[in-house]
Amino acid sequence: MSETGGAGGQALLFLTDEQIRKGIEAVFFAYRGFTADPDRILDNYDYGRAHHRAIHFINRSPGTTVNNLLSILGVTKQSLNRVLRTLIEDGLVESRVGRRDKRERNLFLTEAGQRLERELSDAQRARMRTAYREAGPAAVQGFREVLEAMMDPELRRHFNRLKEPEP
Amino acid sequence: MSETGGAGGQALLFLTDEQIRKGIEAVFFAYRGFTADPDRILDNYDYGRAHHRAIHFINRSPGTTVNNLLSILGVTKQSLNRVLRTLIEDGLVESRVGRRDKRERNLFLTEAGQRLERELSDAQRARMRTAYREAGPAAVQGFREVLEAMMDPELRRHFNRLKEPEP
DNA sequence: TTGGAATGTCAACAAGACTGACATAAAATC
DNA sequence: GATTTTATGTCAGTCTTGTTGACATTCCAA
Repeated sequence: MSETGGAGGQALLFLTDEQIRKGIEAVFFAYRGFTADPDRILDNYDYGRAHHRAIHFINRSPGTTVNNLLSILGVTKQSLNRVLRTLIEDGLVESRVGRRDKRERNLFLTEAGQRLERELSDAQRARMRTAYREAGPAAVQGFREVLEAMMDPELRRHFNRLKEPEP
Repeated sequence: MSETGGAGGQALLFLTDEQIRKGIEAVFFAYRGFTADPDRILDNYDYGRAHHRAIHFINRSPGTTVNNLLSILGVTKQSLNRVLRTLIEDGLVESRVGRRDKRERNLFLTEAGQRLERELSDAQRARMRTAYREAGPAAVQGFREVLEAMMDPELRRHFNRLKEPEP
């Protein structure tokens, strides 16, 4: 599987193992920056990244069910439930019993929830916007293409489903 | 800070809030793919991502000190120490007293440590290589530029210091 | 109508992060 | 030479966020 040494396969016509290793480190360091600003904000509210993720995707798909959120976030329902409980108790998320199927819960952000979502995503977007501006439009296009190719197929499905906001 | 609505500032000549939001989701989903393969391998050894990170950077800078590793990984020494202790006990990492400064510990991967590093990075590189091939060389270049722009300055320093392997 | 499947909740536990306090050895400084 | 600073390691306790197991409710189909 590894392609050390000189010749190498046709797979790596344009990138050596060493260059890919640097790419891996870049992802690691960049992800730290990616989460740094929201993390600082969340500290003030005694929330963590798990809360941020829930808030983000509820905002993105208002009325989504717990099950749908689970498959997007890739955690157990028990883990998500703990996070949702605190968000509901704190009045940031509203959980309504499903109309068609009463087993389901439809999740919405309250006014307060939307405010926190705003604060978090403003900070995160500011960093991304700066990075995008530094790198330029062509780089951003390539960035998005590589990211999409890195995803597991199932997560790419979720990603593409979120691509166009619901009507 | 947020740039909703029509006009917007000159900052977003080429990207709307909505497009940046999608970029944020792309990073989230891609990072899951990025860690998925090593995570599966680590399960077999009862290790976690923390062990992977330590192994990666010790391999990258053989003889590095605990302090240097701390500033790269951005965790507390107690947290790193727990990980290092198990790796040393299990014979994957060797800790030698510093020659010039005997307070320091120089860290190295043993044969076994190098084998696990190989296994982990082979899997992770395979995914990156596939993604790079799908996206193409131009996209990869853009990918790297955006990632670097996303980093905190201090981490970017670490990143660039790692760029060229030591002589 | 009854039993299985789907959905969500509660309880207990584990990994891995954190802080704080403290110990030791070596280097640096006065 | 004595004192302070630095590098590392350790113990104890807490927090977040993941896990599994048990259970309640609801729906649906045999």
